[in-house]
Amino acid sequence: MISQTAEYALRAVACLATYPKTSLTAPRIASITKVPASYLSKVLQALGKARLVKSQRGLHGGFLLARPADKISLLDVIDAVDPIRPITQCPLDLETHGKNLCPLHDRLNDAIMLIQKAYRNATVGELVSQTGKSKPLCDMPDRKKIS
Amino acid sequence: MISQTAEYALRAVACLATYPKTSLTAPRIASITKVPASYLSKVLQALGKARLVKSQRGLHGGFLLARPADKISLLDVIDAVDPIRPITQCPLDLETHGKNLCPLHDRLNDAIMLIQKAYRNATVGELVSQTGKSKPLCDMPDRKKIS
DNA sequence: GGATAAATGGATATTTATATCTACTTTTTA
DNA sequence: TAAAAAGTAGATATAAATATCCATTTATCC
Repeated sequence: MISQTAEYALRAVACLATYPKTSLTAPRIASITKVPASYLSKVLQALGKARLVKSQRGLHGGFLLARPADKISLLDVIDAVDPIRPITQCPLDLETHGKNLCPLHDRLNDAIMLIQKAYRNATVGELVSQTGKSKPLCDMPDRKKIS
Repeated sequence: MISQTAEYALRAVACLATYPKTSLTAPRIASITKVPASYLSKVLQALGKARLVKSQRGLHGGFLLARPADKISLLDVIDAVDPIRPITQCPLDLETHGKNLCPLHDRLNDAIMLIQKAYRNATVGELVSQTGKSKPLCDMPDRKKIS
């Protein structure tokens, strides 16, 4: 339902949210989230351009969330790397129904908007806050072990 | 949100539903739905294996829906070519959380199930029945023009 | 039965997404 | 200010999805 790239982006952001205010290097994030390191750099750059993460070069540099985790929705992250776009016109682009979507694409678009809404209403903060019966987030090491 | 292949499959089925009981050849369906003809044959074969369409070889052969359009859900069609699968285990496959999904994949899975439900509750029949404000289905020719 | 029309199946080509590698620039700190 | 750590960017490789081609089989009509 989401691309591999989007999945990686979400893992990375979840990882950063787990260690807030802690600058993590790309290789560090890669090893924690089990994402190919060289690919992750690209993903992190995309997240940077979307202003979701801040990067710091040089010794002791790394990545940080650009704003609190509960102000970042899953949709923000997904859209940064692989946008979910509503269907705005029939892909068969026929003159006869101009701007209108045919019933088929209307339904498909409904589904897309449903998904958008679901991702928009879920924040990265929720993922790491572990309320109630939530399970451990992808086996990350404890904060104390990392810093 | 769905693959190109799934989109093609839906167009083909919608097309067949528009001309019920009429055997349409693959090239005919291709031209109506604007799907590459040689690719569509493969898609139609997949639909055949899933028992959604029946095929007839030879002169005056072609394809037909295997059952009434209102007994075919969009999910049936999508699953025939490109199944939507719930997440059953964390893709990082870590021992620590066994069968449990972490909060991230829990959310992603919620979205997948939401989509499944939406597609399961929409039938191909609905698409072509044009109730109320529905718009023309992808500019198909009138029935009288085709047979 | 022969000619024609149509689906089927296999091999192959093309495109896109995913992943890797390497050289380069920036920043920190000793 | 030099060395090391880290992000940046571009070129390239690999894998997967999409698309095409062609030979074969099946059915229908005359």
